[in-house]
Amino acid sequence: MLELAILGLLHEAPVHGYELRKQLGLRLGGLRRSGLGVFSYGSLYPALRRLTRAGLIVEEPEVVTGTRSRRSRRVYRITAEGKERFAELLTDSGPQAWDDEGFGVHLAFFSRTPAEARMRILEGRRRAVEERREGLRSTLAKAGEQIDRYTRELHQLGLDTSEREVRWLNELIATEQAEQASENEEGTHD
Amino acid sequence: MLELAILGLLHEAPVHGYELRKQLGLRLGGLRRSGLGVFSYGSLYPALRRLTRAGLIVEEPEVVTGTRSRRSRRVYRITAEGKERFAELLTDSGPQAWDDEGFGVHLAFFSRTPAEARMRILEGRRRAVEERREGLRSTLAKAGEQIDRYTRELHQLGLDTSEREVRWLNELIATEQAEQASENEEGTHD
DNA sequence: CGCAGATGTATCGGATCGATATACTGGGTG
DNA sequence: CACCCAGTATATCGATCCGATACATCTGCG
Repeated sequence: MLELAILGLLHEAPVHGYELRKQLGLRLGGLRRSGLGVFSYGSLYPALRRLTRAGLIVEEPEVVTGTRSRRSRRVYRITAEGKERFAELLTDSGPQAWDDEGFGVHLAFFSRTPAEARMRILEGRRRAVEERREGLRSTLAKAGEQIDRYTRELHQLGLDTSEREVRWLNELIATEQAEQASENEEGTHD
Repeated sequence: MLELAILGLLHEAPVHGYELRKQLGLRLGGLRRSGLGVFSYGSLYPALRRLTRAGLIVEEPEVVTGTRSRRSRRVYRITAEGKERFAELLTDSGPQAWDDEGFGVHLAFFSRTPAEARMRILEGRRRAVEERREGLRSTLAKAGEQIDRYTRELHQLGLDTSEREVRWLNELIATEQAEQASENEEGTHD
């Protein structure tokens, strides 16, 4: 997932690690995760090296314009291979695109994702959240009396959250469908 | 976190790995996590070995009553040291008790947690969620116009979710306070 | 009888986290 | 001016946890 996130951000402009992480925090903050919705440096720098080794990005010493010597930054830029890989990962709508983390990252680059892949990802996510919702619902229905009061409260919160997300997804999907329809018909009717 | 979860479940009764994981899924399903709110076997079995090495649990070959030879199960039982460690971990209200995962596990054993520690954990969690909420709120306020439509939608969902969880926590905290008050006064007033 | 599906234990590689270390810079305070 | 603190910046280490996979047993069904 970090791979997709990094390639996506570098696709817009070359930046250095610290700035990359700030952007990650800003754009991936939507779905819950511990501190922020951010990847730690302990993941980021090894990932940058992985991507460099794989030839998907290149590392360049910073070009210092005007102002004098800051601590030497390493600016990363995406390569042609990196752009190809990015396009591949974008349309990858497997299970990793449905979990909290993966879905959040994918959504962040939705405007550059083909409409057809967007649809697959949104529907996959919806199915996943619906499954979770049903699981919580049946636990509450079957074992609701016996289980601990606190656990029950937590399950109830999770159930409500799932229901809200399904509604949210339904709206997104409806919007997508409306847009696709209007594109296909291109002014055919009123 | 797995450590606390395992010790907590084994505190109730000795069970084998497979059953342990089912219980984990049942009781920890509240807060979001990929598939279910469950730890995988790839975490569970190594953790059991860790705990065994540390002397916090013991592994026993199953006592086969009546029915004949199933596949050999390994039943784990908590030791006196394990119970001590469990009590310690329960009242541990550091940052790991505020993130999604840690809070979920702690809440699952709240009925065996001292009232004072419960309060610290609930308030710590509230502070954490409030911070997240403020972060999302300010991002939407400051950069709301510029950022991608999909990202904005996701941030909005996250913001709503945070607000709901804060309200939910406020209710839990209010209930806790009411209970503590009635215990302290023990029938002093009407 | 065979075979699918639940039960059960286990390991491997890899991704990620949290803590920690190290530097450099700028601004504010005594 | 000397000092320190906070922000910027890169980097590594150990530990945890996940996903995939393997394999063996038991149950019920056609």
